[in-house]
Amino acid sequence: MGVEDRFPVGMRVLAVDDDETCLSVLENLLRKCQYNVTTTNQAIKALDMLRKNRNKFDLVISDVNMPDMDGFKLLELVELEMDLPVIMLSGYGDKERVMRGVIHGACDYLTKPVRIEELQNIWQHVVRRRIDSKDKNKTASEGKACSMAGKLANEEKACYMAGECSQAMASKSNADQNIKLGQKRKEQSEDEEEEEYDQENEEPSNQKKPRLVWDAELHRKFLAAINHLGIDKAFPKRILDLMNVEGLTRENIASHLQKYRLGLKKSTQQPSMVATLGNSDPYQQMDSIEGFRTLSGSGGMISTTLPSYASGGLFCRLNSPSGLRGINSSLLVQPVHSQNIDSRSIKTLGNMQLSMFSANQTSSLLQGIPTSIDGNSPPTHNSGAFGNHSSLGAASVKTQSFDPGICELGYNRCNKSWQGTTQISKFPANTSAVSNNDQLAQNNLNFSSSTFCSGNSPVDFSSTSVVAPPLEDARGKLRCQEGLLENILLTSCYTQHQSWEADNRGCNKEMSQTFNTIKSVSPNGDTSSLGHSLDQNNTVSSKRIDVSLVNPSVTQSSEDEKFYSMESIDGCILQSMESQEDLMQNTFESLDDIMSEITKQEQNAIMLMDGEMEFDAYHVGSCI
DNA sequence: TACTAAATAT
DNA sequence: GATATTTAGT
Repeated sequence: MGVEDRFPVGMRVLAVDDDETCLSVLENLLRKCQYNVTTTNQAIKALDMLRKNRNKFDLVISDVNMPDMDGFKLLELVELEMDLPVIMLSGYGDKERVMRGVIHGACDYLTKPVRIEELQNIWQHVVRRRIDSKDKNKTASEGKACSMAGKLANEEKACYMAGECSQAMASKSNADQNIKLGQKRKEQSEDEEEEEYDQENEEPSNQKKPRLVWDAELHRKFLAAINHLGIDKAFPKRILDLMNVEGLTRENIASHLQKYRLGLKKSTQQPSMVATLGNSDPYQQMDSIEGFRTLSGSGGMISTTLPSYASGGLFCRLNSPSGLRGINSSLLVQPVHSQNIDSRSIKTLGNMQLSMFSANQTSSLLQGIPTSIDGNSPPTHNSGAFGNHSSLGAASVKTQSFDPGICELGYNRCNKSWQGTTQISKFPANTSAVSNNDQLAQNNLNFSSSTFCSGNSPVDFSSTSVVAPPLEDARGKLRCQEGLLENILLTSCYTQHQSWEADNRGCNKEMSQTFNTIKSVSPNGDTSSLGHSLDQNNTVSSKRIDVSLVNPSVTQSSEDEKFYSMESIDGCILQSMESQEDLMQNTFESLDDIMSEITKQEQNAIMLMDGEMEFDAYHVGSCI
């Protein structure tokens, strides 16, 4: 595995502890272990060091209780950004804390005083991590390693939770493909067992192709290609050319295209369900989701179970980020305009009202999308139950972050990463900072979503089933419970892959009871350090937020852009519709019709767009 | 050769 | 059951 001969001698360890004494002791111990030790007494500094010196550290060992940043927070960020093994250190070793550490992704949890014996073996985490990451990129030909990683991952189940673990396991099974071949092939194998065996060993090319996982990024490219070519002219080969992804084959694309088309087909066939809210494309939804978590009860991707309803449509979107900067709403909408979607539709688009549907409401998802557009909706920000929030800034292009907070309660699990791209982060949004109509206005389109989260009006998640009922069907009992969301935090628990499936029911259960966990994002129980930093850096007036902390990945991808508008965040407000039902109904007479209309336009709109943005635009349409 | 639908596999 | 690969027909 490419480990130096002298490993772990010289292993680069970053030790973080606000207590100088402890830090010093720790440093000494680590040095005794012959590690290359770097120390800092501030978590923020540690993070900074890690960011600036990527690949300069092999492992992080951090105290839990630190004034500037909670150790768990640090852990989380490191996990997300660096994928480095992190060992938590604390004077308290109670089960709860340890569990919290583990859930946050700590690969180990040591209690003070730390013994050198414990430190002598911490290098194993580095090795393990390397194996795991290697495994991720693995192909079938590297089956042995996969298998190994699988085992390791298994051991670290608690640490990696579903995500990586399942990945590893999947790879493992890939390696095991000795498998049953189809009937014909089966017969053949029975007759020519040895021969086949030999062939496998001698001609790896005969082996089955490693299973390709269409992660968000890949799918995004796929969609971009389709958008570029136009759905009618999007053939595998051309898509392949456009995507320009190494290792990707035409067959892969053909297969994916097949699925994609099926999805579209379904959308068309079930306009009320799927088309209405958007396309059936899970990945797209994912993209749109980006930035916020979708509370999804369904195993794995929301899309899987609920193709179109998914998050995208139901949740407001956070504006996310990096790629979007400079891309204003109008850009996103323009394609739609050009399609002459009637005003009603546009209105719909304009308002991304997050509505919560009762679990029983399976028929009309959209009911209650209050709309107002283009200045028709005055910035009634904080005035009354319905604050006006700009939302829908845009569907962001890349999945940036999620807040594990929600799942965190009750030890729910969230996948740590989605194919390495999806991340979890926190987005405490201060309601007051939410409204951002002016900015949107500049874009000619006021994407405002009415929400009644503003001011002191708490959003009541209780009685109303919150998250897409359609989603919910069999599995997801996603109900938000009472909780005062003074700060509208967009929380969407981004679930992904089947890997999550196993746990997700339990998670759902938990979620149903803890939707109000927004506040509990922080391990400390306060609104989280992030929240504080938001408060400090994000003046309401500026409507900008320093996301360096909030969304590390953003910082990562575009370091120059520390700030970006938060307009979307605000927009993501979950709203209980039941209480507003009447209002909504009055607002729309036939939302379904509108949605159908939009859906029809959707396809056309796609063609008009170019690049990723368009893609997003597509999304916008679909999410309505 | 390339596309797609259907069959298989995981 | 969903998703990906492989096969087979065009």
